[in-house]
Order: sequence, then structure tokens, then C-alpha cells
Amino acid sequence: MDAEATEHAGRPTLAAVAALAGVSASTASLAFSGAGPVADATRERVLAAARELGYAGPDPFAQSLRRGRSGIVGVVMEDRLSDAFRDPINIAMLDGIADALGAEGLSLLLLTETGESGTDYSLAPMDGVILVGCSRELDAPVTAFQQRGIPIVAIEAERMPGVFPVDLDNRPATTRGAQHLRDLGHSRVALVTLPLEGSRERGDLSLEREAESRAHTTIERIRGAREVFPWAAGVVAAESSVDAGLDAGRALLARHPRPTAVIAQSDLLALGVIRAAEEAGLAVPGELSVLGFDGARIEGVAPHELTTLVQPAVDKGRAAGRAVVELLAGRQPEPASFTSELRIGTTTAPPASGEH
Amino acid sequence: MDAEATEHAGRPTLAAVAALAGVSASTASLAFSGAGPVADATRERVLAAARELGYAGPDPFAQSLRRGRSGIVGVVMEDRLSDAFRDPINIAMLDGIADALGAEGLSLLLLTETGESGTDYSLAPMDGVILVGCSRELDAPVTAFQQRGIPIVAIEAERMPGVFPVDLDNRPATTRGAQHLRDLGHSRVALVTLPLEGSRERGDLSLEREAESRAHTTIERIRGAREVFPWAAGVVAAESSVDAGLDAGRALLARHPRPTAVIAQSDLLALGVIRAAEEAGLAVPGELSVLGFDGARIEGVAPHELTTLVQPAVDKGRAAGRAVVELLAGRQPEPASFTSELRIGTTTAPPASGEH
DNA sequence: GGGGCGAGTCGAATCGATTCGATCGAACCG
DNA sequence: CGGTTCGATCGAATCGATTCGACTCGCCCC
Repeated sequence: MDAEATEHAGRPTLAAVAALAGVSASTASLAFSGAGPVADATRERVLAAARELGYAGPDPFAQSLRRGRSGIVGVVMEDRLSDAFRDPINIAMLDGIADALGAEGLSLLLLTETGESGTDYSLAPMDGVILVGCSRELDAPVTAFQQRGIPIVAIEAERMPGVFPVDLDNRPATTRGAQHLRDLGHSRVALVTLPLEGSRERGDLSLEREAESRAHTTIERIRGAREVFPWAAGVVAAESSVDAGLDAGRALLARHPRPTAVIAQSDLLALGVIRAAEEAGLAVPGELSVLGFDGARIEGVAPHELTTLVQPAVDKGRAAGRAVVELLAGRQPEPASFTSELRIGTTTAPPASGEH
Repeated sequence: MDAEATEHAGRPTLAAVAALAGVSASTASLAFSGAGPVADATRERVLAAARELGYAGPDPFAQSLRRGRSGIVGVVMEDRLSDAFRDPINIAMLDGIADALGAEGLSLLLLTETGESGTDYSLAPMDGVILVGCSRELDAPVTAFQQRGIPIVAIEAERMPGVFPVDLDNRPATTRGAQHLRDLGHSRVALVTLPLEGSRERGDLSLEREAESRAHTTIERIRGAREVFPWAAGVVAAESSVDAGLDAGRALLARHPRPTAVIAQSDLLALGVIRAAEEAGLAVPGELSVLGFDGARIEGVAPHELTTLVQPAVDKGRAAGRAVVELLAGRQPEPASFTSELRIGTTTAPPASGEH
């Protein structure tokens, strides 16, 4: 009888398999991992024993402990999932991340800032972490990650020592877009920005709010616009969605004097603004020009073709993924910085003649 | 000097902290976990020692091994992320999952079937797993999970012993939708289905393909339609997207005789079909009725309001998440089955008079 | 024939915590 | 005042594998 192998109730362990196969645990381990030399006959015997006992291979928990690696990389997004995934640009980026990680056999742990309530996500068993679109205070978790020796990559975030950055040219790109509007002859230009803090509520863009916010991407894009239109007013959207853009657009178009152009910080917001214009009976681009950001083709823009700043979101994600891989391998990655391109569509045009 | 505490190069361990604080490892552990009685002064001393050493708390890997739990639940999707997330219905479902898991402090590991190439995802350190939209062969991974004692929940999948099901009434719901079309007077009805296998290519719906496919949701919805229109022809879309729907729609509308109504298996596909109709100069619903499935409001449908089967995707996801939680707690969850509701919009109408 | 090498295997230490049972006082109660 | 209980702490076993160094053969080559 294989008394030793089956006397305990729990799941079979490597030791049990080894015992049944008549080899030591070390050899059995080698047989599974493939590292080190093992005679074919022995390996076969071990595998057979595993089959007999219903052993599914080494326990991942034990492996993680021993190896110090779990094969998991966390991706921290500030929003609820449904919010984060509402914008296709985030999905594109995530896809890039997943692509780079998957190529190395790493998988992707979705972590959302559950506010202060939930469990601290820095205690998840992961090898590295990618911070994306982080507006909130991250000092505490970042410190925790660093103490754990977990490599950190941050996409479009403020510089932090020990955090590897993956950047997008948010500010200069927006400047180029704004320049395009100025070249067309616009001067009454308004902004529809992404959220400034975790507020989730529409509000006017004020210098105060701006000053105390840490929403890096939003701020950079505002600054880029300000370089061309220093006193542009604006509305802070509740989130990146068509509805939020519609809401913001309504607010803007009710103002006097009405802006002749809107710089929206995402394509979804831009589409919302276009909807608001249609609603108000204003022609786009005849009576209102609209500039977006991102350049992921989204549904519902037709018959327009959005003028927008096309960012290489997938590449950006992929770069972040690869950076983690490099850091995990103990190498220093190449700093990555991506450039957006102004794609001129049919939603921008010179302002109506009477207007400037 | 705190020689013992700092003599090793690596990160500080609980033992080092305990040593510095002058207590045993067991007590230090208690101080961190909060389980068991510890004098306030002692806890304070341990925490101070941790601070001094830069100790970020117990190592998650070690915790996982000891406790046999990692706090991670895997979600297996068959597609690439970008494909899976293209359809808002999946996002809604994922949001429900994340919601239910987050409430229990669990986090969500995204696993995609990387084909046969990538690493086997069943070796990730997770406590439970949710299978979603699984068409491919899953027997091997399911067996592996079961051998590991990992609870499995499957959303809209074939029954498998030991796998807890979360169901949607795909077949009867589609029957109700088809009935609606018949009631309007349609008889030349065509199908645009979700993918049948991992083929990612448009193709005609044939009985063979149908018979050998394991794409549960797709098959069930086809059967539901067949109960009303037994000989309906159809096209299998490459994926759930507007483009794929457009592609399928073009193929269908080129046929003679042209169908007077299309049953699309997702709203995105339905929208694509509407686009194809517009393209062909056919009025919707005057010359072509279109029925969708899902009911997540998507952009670009305007000015139509899609007639569709509204499924409670978030609840479905939440139920799956909760089922995992229950199974992890050793309880037997209530079987969950969800019902879709026919929402009649403006994309279905009686066929043009000369047509039936 | 002896030295050396490499393939194959094994023992034992190790990864870093958790937790059960035991121990030791101090407080409490009749 | 003795026995009981509770709070606080500690030792030691345990979770399940990986891996380094050592050991044993058998073979090759000079």
C-alpha cells in the first residue's frame, strides 16, 4: 500500500509524489521544473506518480515564496473599473501592457484605488507594479512598494525618485493643438478637462483647484493649452465619457460670450461637446471648433472626423510593461517618452466671420 | 549596535523586526495581524522597530503559503484584452465581478487564453477562478484547477461537474426576440452571430460549424432563434464589434432574397448591421428590422433606439464574484440564473408591405 | 590503470511568515 | 488565602517547494 502517500487528507504534495515514485523531493522538483539533469526514466516515473495521485504540479504559493517571484504585475488604476474602461484609450494602453507582460509569462493584476476603505493593495503578492493615471496621493503606497523592493513604473505621472517614468508629451502636444486653433483664427477658446482630483463632479476650472491638484495628465494638458491661450476658461469634467463631455459642453455653450472653439482633453469629451453643440443648434465646425485628444477611433463621431491629438497608447502600455520586465531582470530600462500627433479632421475650422 | 538586525543584505524580515523590538516572532506577527491579544505598549514597540528598519509588513508570498490564500481571483477571458474589452457588456460584467470581489478584499487577475503558446495560466497563485465566455476546450485547465482545489465559477458555459454555473437565459431570450419579429410579420430573418470558435474570421453559418463549436453563448442564442425561424441563415462575425457587424451586414444584404430582419447577437453587431443598411440605402426599420442583444447603451446608435434584449450584466458579474466568495468560504452558493428583457426600440417594425 | 569529468541523485538548508499549545503572572472571587 | 481564569508572550511545528553542495557511478582518455 502507498500508505505514506495517501494517509493525509489534504492535496498531494511534491513530497508525496516523490515518495510514490521512489525518488527524493529534490529530484521530483527537478523533474517538474526541467532545470537540472534528470534521467528520462526517472522523470517518467515521477510524472506517472503525479498522475496517479492527481498532483497538478508544484504549489504556486510555495513557489512564489521560494523563488521570490509570483509572475504577477499589478496595474493600479485610480477609478472604478467601469470608469477606467469606459475610455477606449485606457483599454488600448492596458492591451499594450498585457501584451508586453504576456510575452514574458507575467500576468496582470487589476488594482483599483478603492478609496481609503478597502484593503491596502500594496499587500498583494506581486513582482512589480504599474501606476497609471494617478492623480491621488500615492506617496504611501509608493513607499510601501519601495520598501518591499517592488519595481515601480508610472505612466504619465510626476517624477518620483525610484519610480521609472513612461511619459507622453501631453503639454507640447496640447500646445500644438492649440496652435492649430489659433492659426485658424480662434481666440475665444475654452477647455474641457479631465478630472482634476477624484471629485467626480463637474466644476469650473479655477486656478486654485488647478494649483492643488495632482492629476498630472490633466494639469499638463491645461498648461499646454495655456501656452497659447493663457486666459482660457474651462470646465472640469466628471470623467472621461461622452455624457460628461455633453454636460461640460452645455455649461460652456451657455456662456457669454460663447467660445468659438473647445479644447477637450479626450475624444470622448470632445464627442460630448459636439453633441452639446448639435443640441444647441450650433454647427460644427462652422460655429464651434472642437479639438480632442487620444485618437482612438470611437463610435458615434460620424459624420465628423475628429481633429485630435493621436497618442500611441498601445505602445505606451507596451513600453510600461517592458520596463517592468527589465526592472525585474535587474536591468535599467531605456527611458520611454511618447509623442502625440495632431490629426486634423473635420471638426476644426476658422471661426464664423462675425465672431473674431 | 543592532548587528543581528542589519547584518544581512536583504530586506528586513518579521524576525528582524521582532529581534529589534525584543519580542518573539510570534508576538510580532500578532502585532501586525491584529489577531490575538497584544499589549498596546508591545505593539507600539514592534511598529517602531518596523519603522526603523523600513519593514513594510509581512511578506505576501510567505503569507500566501502559510494561509493557503493569496486574495487573488483569476478571471479567464478567451480573447485578447483589447477584443474582450471592446464590447461594453464585458466591461459591465467585469465591473460587477470586481465589485463583488473588492467588497471582500479580493483582487482580480486578468488571464487570457494565450492560445497554446503562452504559459499555462493555471499555475498562477490564485484562490479561485471565474471562467467567462469560454468557447475553447477548457477541460485541461478545469481539471488542473480542480486538482488544486481551486473553486471554479463559469459564466454562461456548458455544465461541467464541479463547476459552479452563472447563467443567462440566452436561448429563451432570443426566442422572445425572434417571436417579436414574427409577430411583426417577418419571415425572412437572418442571423449575425458571435464567433463560434476562436476563428476570428467571418464565415457563413453552417450546421457543421455549429455542431462542432463549443461557444456556448453563441450556440444557445442560435438555438433560441431557430425555435421561431428554424431555417434562418446567418453569418458568423469575427468578433463583437461594430466593424464586424458591418462586415457581416454587408454580406447578408447582398443576398437574394434579402432578409427583412436581422437578429444580431450583440448590440455592437446590431449597430454594424444598421450601418450596413444605411450604406446600402435601406431604411431601418422600414426596409430592415434589426434586433440586438445586451442592452448596454452604446454610442453611435442615434437617431435609432435599438430593439434589444437587455441583460443584467453587472448583476451577472456580481453574482459570479459572490459565488467565488461563497465557495472560498466553504459554503455552497445559491445557483444564479439571470433573465434578459426585450426592450423594444425603433429598429424593428413590420416588413415593407411588398416583402412578405 | 588512474585521474578526471559529467550525468544523475540525494540531504539539508532556506524562503518568511502563522498558529497551536504551553507557560507565566496577575487579577479576581468566594 | 488558594484556586481559577484571563491576558500576554513565547517555542516550535508547519505551509510546500527550490537549490546548493556533496556524493556516487560509469566512462573516456592518456
